[in-house]
Amino acid sequence: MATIADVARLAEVSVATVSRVINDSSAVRSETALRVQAVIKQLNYTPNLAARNLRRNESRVVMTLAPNFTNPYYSQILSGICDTSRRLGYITLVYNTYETLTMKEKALTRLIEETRVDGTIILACSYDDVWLNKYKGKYPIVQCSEYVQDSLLPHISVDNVKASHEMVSYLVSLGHRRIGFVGSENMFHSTRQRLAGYRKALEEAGLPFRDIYVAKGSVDYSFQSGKAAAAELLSLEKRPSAVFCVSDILAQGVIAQAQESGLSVPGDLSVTGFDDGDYTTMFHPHLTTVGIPCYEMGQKAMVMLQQCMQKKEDVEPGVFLPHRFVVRESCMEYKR
Amino acid sequence: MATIADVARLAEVSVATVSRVINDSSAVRSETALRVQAVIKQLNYTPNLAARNLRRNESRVVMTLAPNFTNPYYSQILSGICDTSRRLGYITLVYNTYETLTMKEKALTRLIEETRVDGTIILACSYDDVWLNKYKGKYPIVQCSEYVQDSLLPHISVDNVKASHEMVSYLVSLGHRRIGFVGSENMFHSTRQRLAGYRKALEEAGLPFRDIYVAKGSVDYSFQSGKAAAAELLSLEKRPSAVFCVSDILAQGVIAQAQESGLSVPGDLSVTGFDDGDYTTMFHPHLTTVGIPCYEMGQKAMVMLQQCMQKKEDVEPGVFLPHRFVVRESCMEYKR
DNA sequence: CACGAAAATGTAATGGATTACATTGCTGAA
DNA sequence: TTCAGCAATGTAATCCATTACATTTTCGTG
Repeated sequence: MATIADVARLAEVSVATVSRVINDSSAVRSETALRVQAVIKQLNYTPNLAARNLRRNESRVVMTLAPNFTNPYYSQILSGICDTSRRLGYITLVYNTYETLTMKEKALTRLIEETRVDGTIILACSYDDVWLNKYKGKYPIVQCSEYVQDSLLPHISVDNVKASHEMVSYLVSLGHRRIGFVGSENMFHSTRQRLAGYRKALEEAGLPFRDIYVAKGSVDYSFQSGKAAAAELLSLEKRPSAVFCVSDILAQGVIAQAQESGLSVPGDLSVTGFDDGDYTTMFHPHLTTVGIPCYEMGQKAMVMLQQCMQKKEDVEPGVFLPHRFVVRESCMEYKR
Repeated sequence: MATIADVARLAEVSVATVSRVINDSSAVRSETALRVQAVIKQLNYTPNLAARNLRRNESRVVMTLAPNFTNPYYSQILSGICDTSRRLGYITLVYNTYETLTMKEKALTRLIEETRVDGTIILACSYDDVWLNKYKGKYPIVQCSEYVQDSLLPHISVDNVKASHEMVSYLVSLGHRRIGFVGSENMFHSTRQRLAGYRKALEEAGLPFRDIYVAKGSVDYSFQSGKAAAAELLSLEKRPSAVFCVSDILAQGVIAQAQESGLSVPGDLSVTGFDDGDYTTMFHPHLTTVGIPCYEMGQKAMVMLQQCMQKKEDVEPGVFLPHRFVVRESCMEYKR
């Protein structure tokens, strides 16, 4: 494997000149530069990254903390991050946090220091991980999809309040008066905001907000949790005629449970999801849902991280991408 | 950030001794070692990876080439790889090959040389990428899930012939005589082997192998491809009473198409899948399928790669993990 | 033609860990 | 007491690219 010294020798210049050609190429006579480039090609030379990183004091590695990246929601985001990081010349280390929703401060610190990564994208911090704010101005961190309360760090997401408000208002417009909420007993900002949007839509419609219609007893966004939540809501004396779920998979669970209870969706129960993953149109009823631009969020998060790493002053602190409102088959007008 | 020199100074030893403590720790008096370790902890010292890698002439980075890791099949494998690589002290660079099934020799070479990764795991080479064999003994490569024909390199997979033979024999045992095959017009070894297993099972049962029952017009493993294949098979004059699919998603597509054509599954058509992803039990009928230990394949692939990188002589060339035969609801006895 | 400024290029220090080789210190046998 | 032999530790070269600073070359102008 050729080194910069080999190139210098063969091109009859100094290593400094070769380095200049590789990098800025300022102050090198074009004739010389051409000669050096020819030798580089001839020897098939590639700079040794370890040496470069050592000298430049950077790693060109960024870390992404994702819980369970088997979940299509996260893998879409990851896809956007990985593609973009490669394009920008970074290696992405994907670290599985295993649904550990509440990040541990020490674990993160150790991880960052051990691997000496140049920056970190966090996909699933809990809204009360406010200690993350201490990294402001000290270490590049971007929060993607979730972010902590009163975040001082850059974050990218969608307007969850608006999206859920829109969806619940849609259910209201179909005549539904008893609308259930299926969420998750976790510390995600998004869930709380979706609950807020739900609440706001009810208020605007002059409908009462009732705790019994809110099912959030589950800890994850799983199919089973959706089923359990549905079982709870459907056993109520006055069961909801529509259910707003904070994820597609939860919605699928709700539908499955409803069907097992002999109810038809959307005939007897309208159900809405959130995310718009691939499988939403794989089974009937096709899910009415909120489309989240996961891949694009990942892309943008990586671009923002790069800006942070380059200490650009103009990093937008909070970016919100537009969601899509996707009406399909899982909702129907309320028939009394 | 503390360096080895800082530690040496504070512990009143030489850098060599500190290095020895960090690494082998042989030939260091336990008393000295303890003192050094105390200083390391005190300064919160972590070795600079760039410097270490430069000196050791390794990167401690491994690359994984995956097509579309949004696909749960691949993301499960990736999960196993990433977790294991971290445990073994490697960083995993995930490179999205975007369904580029036929790998390009030059692209891979460039990728390896550019990033100087210590080893590479390939998830989806095509069976005729035999040029990969030239890396034997020269560069650590492990093929996971797919592998090239007559591979000379380590690979890990399941016994696809056996698995599909088992599944098709099961359909035969249910009385089915016309069994369709839904595959994919790609260059994957696994697909070809599953076709071989299908064929073998038919032969054993004394049933004819007929081209018209083989639908593999699609290029990917998508839901839409499954639907298209089903449309083709179901329009036959003597349509199959059972369909064996080489992936769960294809099977879901077949079921969807059958239902749209007014057929009930499994009442009018038995359908089987392959992989056993999470969603197989999310909708009725729950899919009868072959369970593939994706996560475990990923784990094992990484372990094998490490052995290659350490130039262990005893790397098993081919490893086959056991599959699971999972009977659920999507098949039924043939009623004439 | 000579001079000075600017452009081009070279020299050598630097980053931090590893390790071959050198040195010191100690134990025990002669 | 002396010295071989080994354990413990130190010194300095090394990995390779970057870059501050030094030096040389080039070129326009007086």
